[in-house]
Amino acid sequence: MASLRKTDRRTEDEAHIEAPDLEEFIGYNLKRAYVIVQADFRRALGEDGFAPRVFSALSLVVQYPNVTQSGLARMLGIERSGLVAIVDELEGRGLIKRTNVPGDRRVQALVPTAKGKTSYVEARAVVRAHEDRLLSNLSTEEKATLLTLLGKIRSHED
Amino acid sequence: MASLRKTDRRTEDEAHIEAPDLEEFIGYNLKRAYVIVQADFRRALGEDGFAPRVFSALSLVVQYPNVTQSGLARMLGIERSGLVAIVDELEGRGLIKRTNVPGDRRVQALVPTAKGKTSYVEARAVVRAHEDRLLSNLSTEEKATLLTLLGKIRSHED
DNA sequence: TATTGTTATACTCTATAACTATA
DNA sequence: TATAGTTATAGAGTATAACAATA
Repeated sequence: MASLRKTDRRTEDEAHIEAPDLEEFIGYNLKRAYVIVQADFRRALGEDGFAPRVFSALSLVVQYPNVTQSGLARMLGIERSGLVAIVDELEGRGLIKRTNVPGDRRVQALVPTAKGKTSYVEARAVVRAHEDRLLSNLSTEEKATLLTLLGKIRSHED
Repeated sequence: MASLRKTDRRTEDEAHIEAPDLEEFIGYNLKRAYVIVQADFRRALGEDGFAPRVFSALSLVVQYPNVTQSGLARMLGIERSGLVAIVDELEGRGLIKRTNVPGDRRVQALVPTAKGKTSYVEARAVVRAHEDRLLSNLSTEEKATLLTLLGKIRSHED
């Protein structure tokens, strides 16, 4: 990806533009930053590693065992129809199980397997290493500030 | 979108989890924040309004007239094949024109039309209003800090 | 040989709508 | 009537590979 700051032969006559309008927009900067982080995430997790959303789903199943699919979809902010493929993948890999809930036969509670728990802990270490490396030009305080500010945007969730 | 902090009937026994692992990850928070901002962007621009990437492309053509498609793709961080549909849309709406460049007949320089320039200025006002409204719980200083921190992540571009 | 714009194609992510089995 | 999980389907957005025209 090329920086907007680079000079293009045909735009030299526009060199007086200090910073393009786009750079002032939070949304544009969020998108560009997210593209970098998720690409590095995929690189770090490898060819057969978890996609970001699969990692997120596994994380929540491990930490909220017996969560329902609808509940998980709500937590992730996606439709429950979109969760089926994710749960299929995790179950196919033997990392979680769909289990029946006594008292409500509509529900499939999701529980991590032993393998799922260890896989998650391993993957979490890889993800932490990826973020530590990629964001090494941010101080601990800056990272905390970034989380706080993103949290303010996320306060609009629901 | 439901907050992770909300209690689910089946996860009440996990209430001792202070904050899910996911919340510590910059990537996850970036994604969630971006989803909110881009959804509000689309709502603000309306049914027939610009999609974010189309707005971005128009912005750059207005500010860098005579930019080539390859140059624009580089600036936006996407493949030049992906730019064709965007330029088609903008040209179809009469907002930009593909023009021949004397001296290199491979190149299509992109220039905004008069309508394109005024449409851009109008859209930019709508986008600014959308961000001002959506991010009104962030101070001017916090917004500047956020841009700075996102810029540090974006320093990995290229 | 390399580059520009283009097409064809495929893949990921996500949403909507409708179905079924339960409640 | 409403809800949980599922399926079918479609639409963005993006990437890769190949091609013709031109450099």
